Amino acid sequence: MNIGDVAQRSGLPAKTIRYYEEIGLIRPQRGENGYRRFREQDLHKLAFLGRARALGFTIEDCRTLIALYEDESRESGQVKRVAEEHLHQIDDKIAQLQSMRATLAELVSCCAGDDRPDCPILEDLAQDVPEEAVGASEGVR
Amino acid sequence: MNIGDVAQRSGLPAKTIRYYEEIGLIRPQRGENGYRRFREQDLHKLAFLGRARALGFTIEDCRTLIALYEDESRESGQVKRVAEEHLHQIDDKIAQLQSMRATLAELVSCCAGDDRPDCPILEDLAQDVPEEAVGASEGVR
DNA sequence: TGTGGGGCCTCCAGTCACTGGAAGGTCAAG
DNA sequence: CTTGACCTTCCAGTGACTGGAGGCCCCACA
Repeated sequence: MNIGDVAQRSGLPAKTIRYYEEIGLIRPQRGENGYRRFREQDLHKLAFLGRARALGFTIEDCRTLIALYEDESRESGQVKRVAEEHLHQIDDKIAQLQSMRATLAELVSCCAGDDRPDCPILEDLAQDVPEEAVGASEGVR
Repeated sequence: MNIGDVAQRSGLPAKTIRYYEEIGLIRPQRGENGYRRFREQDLHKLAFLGRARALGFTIEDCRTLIALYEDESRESGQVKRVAEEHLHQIDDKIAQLQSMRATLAELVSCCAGDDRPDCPILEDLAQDVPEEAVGASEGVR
């Protein structure tokens, strides 16, 4: 199979597949013409990667997961630990977004949204910083 | 005020403040020694930026919001539109993360997490792609 | 046998919003 | 006069791609 075929069948863009080779996630063979030649097992791995990425695992997680997948003597506890760690990060992210969402929704609901200049959204953003809050805004990304 | 003072009082790292100058969000004056000299209005603007960024607005949104803030003849509808657009993007993001979370939590709960190699998480990731689903995985980032 | 078009190759640059670090100038206290 | 904190610029790296230029390769059709 050429890259176009695996792109089609895995759902990943050809560019992404080349990138995965570049960072050592896959090692397709090469034909005499220099074209990448993919076997079924390469496709399988790409599909694995596509699903792991769709679940939000980082590339480094994917590397770990594939290594575990190929390791017959793995312990499922290792896999579970990676997944749980990721789950916690997702939970943190959701919590952070929900907090933003709450504030933002409140502001939006207070804004008339008409042709007058008065706007509670801008007023909120322009508040003075309370003096004692200095240096207290860590951990926001 | 020097950059260290505004960093302290705005809660933004000095590096970030220099970056904001570089991309034209702020224009502090300069002293004879080459140091940036910040006035209260610069600090105010940085605090505005810090809060807008904490709500997840992009830098480009911030540019727009500051321009609107400084425009006496703005219409609050313009501000509201920017905020609503952003709110929708947050909602999309939350929905996407919750969907990932659901799948992942299910997989984690199915995994024994012991010293045996059998692992439903890996099994799920390694599933074959159904033939008819080819090309149907758009919109996942 | 030539030609056209699509697929493939590599390499480079850009994304977003910073962040880290090196090399060096400035300032105030002791 | 030295020390150390603070400031400066410039360059490179982050994550995970994505876009584009410039150029080969291959196959079908005339």
